[in-house]
Amino acid sequence: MHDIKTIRDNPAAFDQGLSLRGLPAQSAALLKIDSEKRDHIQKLQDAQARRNALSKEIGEVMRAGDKAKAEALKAEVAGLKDFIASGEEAERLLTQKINDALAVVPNLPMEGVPKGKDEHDNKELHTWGEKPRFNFEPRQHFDIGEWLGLMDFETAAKLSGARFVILKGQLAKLERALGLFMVDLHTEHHGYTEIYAPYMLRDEAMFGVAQLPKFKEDLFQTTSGHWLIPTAEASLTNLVRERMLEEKELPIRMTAYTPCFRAEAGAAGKDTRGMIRQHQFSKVELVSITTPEQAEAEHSRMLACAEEVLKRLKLAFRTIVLCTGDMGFGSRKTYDIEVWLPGQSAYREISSCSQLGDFQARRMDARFKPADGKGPRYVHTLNGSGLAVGRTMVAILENYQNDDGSVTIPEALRPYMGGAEKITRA
RNA sequence: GGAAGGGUGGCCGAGUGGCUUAAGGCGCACGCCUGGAAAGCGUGUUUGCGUUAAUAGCGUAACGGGGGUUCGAAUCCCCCCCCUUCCGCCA
Repeated sequence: MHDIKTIRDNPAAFDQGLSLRGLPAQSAALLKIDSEKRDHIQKLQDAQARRNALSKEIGEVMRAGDKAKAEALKAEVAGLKDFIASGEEAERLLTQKINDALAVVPNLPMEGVPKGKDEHDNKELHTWGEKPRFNFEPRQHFDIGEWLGLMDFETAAKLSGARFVILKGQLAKLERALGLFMVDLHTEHHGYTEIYAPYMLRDEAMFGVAQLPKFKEDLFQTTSGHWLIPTAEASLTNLVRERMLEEKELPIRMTAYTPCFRAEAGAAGKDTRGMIRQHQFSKVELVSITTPEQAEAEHSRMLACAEEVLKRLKLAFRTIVLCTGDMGFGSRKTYDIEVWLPGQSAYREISSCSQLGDFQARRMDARFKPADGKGPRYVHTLNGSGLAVGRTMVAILENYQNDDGSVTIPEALRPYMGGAEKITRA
């Protein structure tokens, strides 16, 4: 959420930022409500000041026993009452109006983010690893998994419909092994603290991380009114909501291995086969809470932590920085890591690491006391996948497939797979 | 699901209609004291909004949220949200 004062101070910069995202200028409309509100507040406060003064006087006069004078003063205050009552109501409405308008405005891109319209304008930062070569036509993950007899979309459809999967035996174990491997890496080597947190959140928390009100249709809601998390970012980031942190506590680094639930409302027809796009999938998430000064360095660090997972699994990838037009709603700068999928002969997103500035912190009211003793400041929040477990499994199946249909287990995972070296047909 | 008790500055906690300008304590900051520290003593220490060059000053609001009573509400009344405890059910 934006600070209306920042917009007031520099409306041109605000509109410029929106245009980089391909959106029309909005400062004029917002500032119109803002100035209406401020004019209104001025009048209201004058009336309140007068009422307060008169009321105080009434108290004194009554103590002195001058009833007649007290009655005269009461009559005077009565004239202000209606104005104040309706004025308070109007102020509330105007505040709500401007907040509602601000709540659906996306974050603005950081300086230096490549300008562009859509994913074609994203910029590659670097690549890592060798794409594997095959002396046969590499198959896609769903063909491999189904042939192994360990991946079942048909039965999943009977239970739950499209975009669900059932994994069995070695593949079910691989899913769990990947989660453990990633969490262990981030906690033992990257300084993140493992967290277990709710998968169901209430409205306020979803608003805090900017999933609401705009992306309601991408979420699942329970009969209790809770929202199923589309990412552990939602739970982890909210751990600091409504808190006043000490500067020395920052940065806070958290990780969690959780299921994620997404309605995929806008993705009809996209990636309909296989495990790439599911209503339910697992992910190991990284979240950092920092000071504004720490955020940029933390972002690079987080990216490196996510990349390390792929390096240890020896999976080729490339890293790109998203252009202004392709970034998510709350992001000021986003790196995507795309893993090489031989079966598709394409790079596919496996992680997205974003810094959101104070965008979520404002919505959550998450602040810290600076060490220099000055007034509270909003924290900065960052999040990244480290990594999407389902898609990592896809990458392993496709990159480590053998001509006999089996799949070699990456060495780094073998300790988590009971020492097994291969996944073979059931 | 049933019953009861609660929600007050960073934290704990007092406060049933006007000297509450939210007591007191903790924590924190600075000073005194000390060889240095602790203890002790003293001073200071909420946030939002408006105005402003200003984190100065002034004004205003805020005691979970909203509405009501009143000249005046943390305090009285109504509705809602949330938390805790006990009982029931239960992995």
